[in-house]
Amino acid sequence: MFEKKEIAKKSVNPDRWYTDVILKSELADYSPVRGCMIIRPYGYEIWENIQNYLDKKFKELGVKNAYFPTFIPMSFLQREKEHVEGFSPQLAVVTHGGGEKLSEPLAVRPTSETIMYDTYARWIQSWRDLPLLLNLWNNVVRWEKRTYLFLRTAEFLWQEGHTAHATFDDADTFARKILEIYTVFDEDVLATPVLVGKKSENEKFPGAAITYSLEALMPDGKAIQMGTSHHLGDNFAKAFKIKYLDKNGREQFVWQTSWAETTRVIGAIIMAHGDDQGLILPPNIAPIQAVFVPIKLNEKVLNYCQKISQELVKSGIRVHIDSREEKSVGWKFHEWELKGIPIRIEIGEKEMENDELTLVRRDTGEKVKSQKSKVKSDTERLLKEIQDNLFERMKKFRDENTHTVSSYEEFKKIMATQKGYIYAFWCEDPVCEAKIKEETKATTRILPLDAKEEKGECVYCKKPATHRWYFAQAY
RNA sequence: CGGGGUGUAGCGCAGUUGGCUAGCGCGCAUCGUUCGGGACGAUGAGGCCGGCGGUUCAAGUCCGCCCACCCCGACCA
Repeated sequence: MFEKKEIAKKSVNPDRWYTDVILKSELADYSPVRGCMIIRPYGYEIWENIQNYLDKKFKELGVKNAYFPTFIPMSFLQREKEHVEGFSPQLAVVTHGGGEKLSEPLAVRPTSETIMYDTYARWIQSWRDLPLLLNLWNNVVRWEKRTYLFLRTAEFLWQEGHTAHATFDDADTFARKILEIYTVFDEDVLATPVLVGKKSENEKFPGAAITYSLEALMPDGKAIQMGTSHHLGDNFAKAFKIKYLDKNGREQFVWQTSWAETTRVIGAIIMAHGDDQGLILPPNIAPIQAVFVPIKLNEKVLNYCQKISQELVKSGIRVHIDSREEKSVGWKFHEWELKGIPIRIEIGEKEMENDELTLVRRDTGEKVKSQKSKVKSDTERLLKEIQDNLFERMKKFRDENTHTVSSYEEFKKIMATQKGYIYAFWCEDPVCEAKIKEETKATTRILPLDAKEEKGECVYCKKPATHRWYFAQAY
């Protein structure tokens, strides 16, 4: 592999690298509107792969897709107190339509709880109407002060699931099933290991009873929230009067969940796996898994490429043949490296003489000789190896950068230097959490789902604490 | 919203104490030669110098105001 002149070195300037690599690999572009981004076809294909995977999993749980309006009457957002407090600073509001001032301003949805639950109140009458399991694939707008491609933009794409259940436990079980889907998706598809657990009171979704979250540690030592699944309790049910008659004819409020994963995860995989040469896309999400670069562009070589690629396509591998005449071979190598294609297949006259091909791994740069007769199994094996390697190296990094600490001195020192996760006792008093954030930038990320009760003292105030929490600086 | 920076061709930039027809590299187009790690030559297209207003014989250049974007903080998926 050779140096890329047009992108900053990840090792030297990771922020600059991140922006460069997104623009140069044509995942996305800046837009004329401040804080909003254009997702280009190459980036959108990744999103489509994410959609295809998750949509199938949601449907297996009985979830149906629907669509609700972009515009939400302001009064709806005000019905749940914590919810409006959480979102009002970030709202984009439409005040005029058709040249006239609207009688009630309309918020551009920051999330759809309120407009959906107003409708749920009409749709849900009987225990027989439960559970109600809907998902939306849409866009939302949050007027962020400071934006960053994919990771934090004023408008972003996501899926938002919204369910209503008869009991607290049913809702909790469902929220955790979604959490399981997200965990498998993040780890097996995006090759990004996650910590899974509950959020603190402060970090909870506005209006939720419990927020479950998945957190991934990035190479710069900061954590990204990869997805959330909220148990909303009966907070919204009471605010929106979502009631049903149970089997005994008694009126009950429903119990609800909402859950989301966004285009932000694309930012996470860029940052997690890429290197100085550009993107490295996990094979399971890459729009192109193997790219053919014919060394000589004559008919014989192209036919050979065609024949082999057809065989790979038959077994479900996403391939592309780069037959452009105007670009040199070296130029193509650089471009496909920048774009993070997992495997490059080189075919020239040398290979053709012996019915061979050369497979080149993007993650290690290793060249692997293969035979025409074994290309399918070799490609499949390499794709799996690359997928596993990406996951393993992120996991190793995560483990090496998880620090179990008992003193606040140690805590501060780590946050001031290499960052990463800090695993420490916390008394669960929001005051300590706020102080720690102020002094170190670290916030609580999660309490692990399987956390055991222990005897300890809060890393900050020394008061008795029963659980260790994960802390990190958040994106 | 606070701090810093930048606006000149699609992109990256140069343009001196104001002075002639606004330049360079990359990219783009056409033709030819190349092609196992970012090829080369020839020709060519492409500009309201972010906007408005001043100063001046003369403004990309000086002054004022505005706008936009980027980077760093507080807020957030």
